[in-house]
Amino acid sequence: MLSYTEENYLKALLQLTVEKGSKKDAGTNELASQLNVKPATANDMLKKLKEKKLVEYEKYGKSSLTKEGRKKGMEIVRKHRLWETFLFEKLEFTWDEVHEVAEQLEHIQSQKLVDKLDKFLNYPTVDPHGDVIPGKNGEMKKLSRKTLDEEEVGCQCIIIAVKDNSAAFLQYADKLGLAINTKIKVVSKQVYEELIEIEVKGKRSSVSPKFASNIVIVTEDHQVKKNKTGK
Amino acid sequence: MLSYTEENYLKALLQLTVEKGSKKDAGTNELASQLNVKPATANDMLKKLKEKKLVEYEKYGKSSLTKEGRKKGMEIVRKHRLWETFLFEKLEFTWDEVHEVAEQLEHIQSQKLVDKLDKFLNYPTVDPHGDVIPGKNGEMKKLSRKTLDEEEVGCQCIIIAVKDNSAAFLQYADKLGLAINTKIKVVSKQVYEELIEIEVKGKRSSVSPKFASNIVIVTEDHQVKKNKTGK
DNA sequence: TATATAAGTTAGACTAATCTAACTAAATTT
DNA sequence: AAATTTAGTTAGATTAGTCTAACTTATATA
Repeated sequence: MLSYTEENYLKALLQLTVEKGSKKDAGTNELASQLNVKPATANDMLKKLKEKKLVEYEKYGKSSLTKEGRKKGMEIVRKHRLWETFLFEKLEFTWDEVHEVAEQLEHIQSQKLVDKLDKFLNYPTVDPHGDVIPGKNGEMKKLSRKTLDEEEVGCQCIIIAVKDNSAAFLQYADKLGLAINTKIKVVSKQVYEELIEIEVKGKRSSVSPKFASNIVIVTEDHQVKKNKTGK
Repeated sequence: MLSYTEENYLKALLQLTVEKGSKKDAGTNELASQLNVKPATANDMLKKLKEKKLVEYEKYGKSSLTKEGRKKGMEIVRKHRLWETFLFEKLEFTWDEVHEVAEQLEHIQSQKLVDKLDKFLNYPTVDPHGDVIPGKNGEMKKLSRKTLDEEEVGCQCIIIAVKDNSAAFLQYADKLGLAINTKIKVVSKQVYEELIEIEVKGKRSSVSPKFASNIVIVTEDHQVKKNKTGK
């Protein structure tokens, strides 16, 4: 069983490496500042986690997670994002409030709780910040974030945020059935009129590229169990 | 801010004193065994909590909570029972599974989370074990637990458990609209026929004393905001 | 390439929560 | 009332996670 603190180190290391695409290892100072501790402290923990075979680390070198460490880290990220989704969708927290509380909730130890929560939330694939929620087995789908106007014809995507918060925009979006976590299919793009035809919950509409550029989406490259309309 | 451990000591002390009616102070050994620590450990903590003015304690004497300590303890019990209710009603945990997870969840620090959770659960007054959930201000209503056949005519009560788990019983209970947390009003008792007339969600039915004796209830001596039928 | 700077490590100290073992005080029994 | 048992305390040690200050290694630059 990992301690609260060990879990935080694994998560931080995950965020500094695999999650941020390019890099795949992190320095001691970098890790320390991510966690708001002194380098000496991080150094001690790296040795400890190396001992536990969760981290690859050699004296004076960079560190990275082992397969096992990455799996453990992913589990924590999964819990974090499921809780964020819960707070946002069910308890009416705002986007900026969820993170702090999820930081605590992610450390609750109970496999059953995670599974039940996942089910209760209807197996979400992205959290309220639009970040992908890792699956049960710890793998994380890479969804590329873009705006609706950039989406290819024929693709299915999920709306994760909006850029325009004006009443006019939001009311129109609502009229089209658009909300966080709504599934959208791009049916066609009319080149002449520059309109994008979309399908939302079986209903077709056409929107302008300007409107579409205010809708942040992720392309689904996997099946979402069931659709969920936020609130 | 109290540590996880300090919170547990306050809760334990609360359970050993005010909650258990009669007694109002607890010995060091008693407290230690409640928390599964050695008396020496409990002794250290008592000194510390005395320092913080949360506990009344004199060398070689019994301990009890100060007003402030009791309030803090109640807050933890409140959180514990709200989480139990959440796990049971929303996540389909069974009664025996909720406690362990709630032991962890009760320590999450966020006033907003508690308030929102309370609202989400529709301001419940009893948890799945039939224990009263303390209110926001830390006071706890004393509800007397009895079975439905013992309830007075005209009284409103909430069903908190059933003694008979046979399919026949449960199906009949379901037919009458009875479930955990359902509100029941005892309309009349027919002395001759020995039938008890009840009202559940506006619907009247008559049940036998034998049936009623399998329904564990608490009498409401306060207003419940809105009725909730479990799941 | 010699040196200055940045990055990383080590040693020693601190705090919170725990333990064991030895002690003291209070309560009970004969 | 003396002796025994139970309850409670103290002292000293341990572990996890943290710190500061001094040291070492690696990297960049002049």
